[in-house]
Amino acid sequence: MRKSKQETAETRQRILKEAGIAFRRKGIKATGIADLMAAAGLTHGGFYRHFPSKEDLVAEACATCLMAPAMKATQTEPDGLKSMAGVYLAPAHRDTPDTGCVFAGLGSELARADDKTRKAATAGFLRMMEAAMRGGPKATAKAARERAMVAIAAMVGAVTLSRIVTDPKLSAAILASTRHHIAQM
Amino acid sequence: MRKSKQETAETRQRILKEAGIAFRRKGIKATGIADLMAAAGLTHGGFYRHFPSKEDLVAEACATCLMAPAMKATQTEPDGLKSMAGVYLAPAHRDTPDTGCVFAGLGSELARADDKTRKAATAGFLRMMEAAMRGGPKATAKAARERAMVAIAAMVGAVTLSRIVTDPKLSAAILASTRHHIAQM
DNA sequence: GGCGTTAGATGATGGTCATCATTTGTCCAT
DNA sequence: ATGGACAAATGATGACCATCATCTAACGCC
Repeated sequence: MRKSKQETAETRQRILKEAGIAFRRKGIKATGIADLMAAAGLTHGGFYRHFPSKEDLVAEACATCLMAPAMKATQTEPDGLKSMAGVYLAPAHRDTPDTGCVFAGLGSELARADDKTRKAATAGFLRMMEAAMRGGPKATAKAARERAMVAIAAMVGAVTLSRIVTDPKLSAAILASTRHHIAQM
Repeated sequence: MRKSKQETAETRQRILKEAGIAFRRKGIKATGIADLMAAAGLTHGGFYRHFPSKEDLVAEACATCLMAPAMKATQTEPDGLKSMAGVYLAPAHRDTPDTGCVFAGLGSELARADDKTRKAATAGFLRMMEAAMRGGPKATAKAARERAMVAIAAMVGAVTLSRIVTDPKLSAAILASTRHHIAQM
């Protein structure tokens, strides 16, 4: 039953990866330990060899899964924020919560999470801010910070709302309006 | 044990009210039927005389609890959106999720809810849009709609993020920046 | 090559959950 | 006033949950 050191490390990463997917797909509370161990190809028993508790896994998964594809897009184009918005506010992001941004996918659950998780999420938010602030129009540091902060809030809210709303046209309009508005900021 | 028609109706309203509070405070999944029946001064057994299932209660509670105090503020001042933003983006709203906006308090859980609930939430969103569009700067109908849509998305995202973040200064800055930005829209 | 360590499996624990069956006692139409 | 309707209480149901105890067999150091 025992695995080599390398395999153990790989298993840990696999649990982490599947946790990120499952949490974002079904919610943190709705995802059981057995569920995601099965997704990682294991049974529930081995979980506590890798993580002291579910809460710890949540915190670590949040710290790991924050670097969404939207972050990478900011490294190539001149204005970090605009290129981020292009990816973040796309229907493709709305329709794939399980690989998308944790703030849009787990926002209201994170607000109730324990301190460790919220600290990890805060660090992720600051990293997201930095990525959004790369390049962009000339402005004071304070103005650039505020621009990034407001735009990220708008993006998170827009994707969340676009997932709630049942009218497809309205859902698309929320994303498009927010994208156009950020382009003018 | 039986109650009069009027008392029965009052009981139903009480369950609905306590459900709205409990869901926003602890989350939908984390709130049990027994919890909120106790909050309404009853035991769990009587629940199914009033609602066919928990899901139906969620949908109805969403339809009822959407009219936040922020909606009322829009009826007195000239620009509906700006007065809404003043109330919505206040620290007081961030710190009282159980009476606050459902989109900020339950956003990511609503995105996974059944169709009936999401339809109710959509209707609430449209009502919120209408309230935000009262008054405001001269513009085409389309521009006014987009202004309201983007601002609401920003408000929902800002309050959600301000509740997640552990740094109090950062939390306040998210709210303040978003408020200032909407004031200039 | 042998043995202590340990990853992972099995199964149990005590808890919670939504939902339903049954009972109780009051309301309300007759 | 009387009997059926019915709101609410009690308690059971079966399903799930996080966590732990125990077992097992493979790893990796001596």
